[in-house]
Amino acid sequence: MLITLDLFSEVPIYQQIRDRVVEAVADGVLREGSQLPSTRQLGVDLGINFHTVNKAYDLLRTEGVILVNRKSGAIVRRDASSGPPEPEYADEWQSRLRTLLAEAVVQGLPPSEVTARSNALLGSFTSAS
Amino acid sequence: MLITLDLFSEVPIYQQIRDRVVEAVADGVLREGSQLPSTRQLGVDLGINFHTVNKAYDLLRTEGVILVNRKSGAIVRRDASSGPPEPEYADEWQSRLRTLLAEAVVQGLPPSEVTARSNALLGSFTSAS
DNA sequence: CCAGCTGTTATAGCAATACTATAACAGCTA
DNA sequence: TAGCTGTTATAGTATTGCTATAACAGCTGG
Repeated sequence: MLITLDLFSEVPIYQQIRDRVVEAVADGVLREGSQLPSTRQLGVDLGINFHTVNKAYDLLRTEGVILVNRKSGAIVRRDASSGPPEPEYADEWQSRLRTLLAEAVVQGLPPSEVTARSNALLGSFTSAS
Repeated sequence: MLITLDLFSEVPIYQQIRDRVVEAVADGVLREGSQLPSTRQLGVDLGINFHTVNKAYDLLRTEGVILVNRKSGAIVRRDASSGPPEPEYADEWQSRLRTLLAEAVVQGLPPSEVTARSNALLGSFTSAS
């Protein structure tokens, strides 16, 4: 798990951390039970305040991706194999996908290429498990 | 073109307007040359300040989706048929797709269903043209 | 037991963002 | 001329993102 930040991005730092962790779990680099660095440690590593890391972890906990104890620290809770999501989640997620796909199509990306890229990404997930 | 806002959403209003317009173009509801309402008119219709609409239009113009003249107002410039995007755009877009797909997989949405939903959405675009 | 780590909470400050509001100017059009 | 349009400026408010400092509680290794 190596996280690289883009401090010039418009995407908030805590969101970038959250995104990288989610991707790492999808990739299988992080699995159920995997230990994440402490907020203070990761803050030092990334050169940012530990409160910002805390916010990212808080977001991940809210999403059910990780579990945070005073005892065990932050560990991965959710996996691709953890069971199906709430139906309401799928709907909300799909509306975000719809916006993203619409953008690509409007920008002229051929639907066939959209499908190809999507399949390539999906294939790269959890194939390392 | 009917735009509905969610004033309680965490997504900024101007972003919601931008998203709905992009989706409308992808759907074929708005085509190349289609006229968009004036910023003041849409502001009244949506019950918001016209500067917020202006910001959304500005974003759409920056993205190359619409064209804004003092003379003709805002009209759709870009279509699914307007030609291929910059290669750099495709890469940046793919990284956003990657994050979104990773999230779905982590939340337990089966990859097969992800593909199905993606194909359904793509199929709904521009099929009305 | 003590030192050092951890998570958690509180408080504060600063810069930037989102939205609203009012105003004014310029150009097109009926 | 009147009324629409886009454009620009300025300003105020609330919220967000990030940083900073501090303090407390619980776990753990010496």
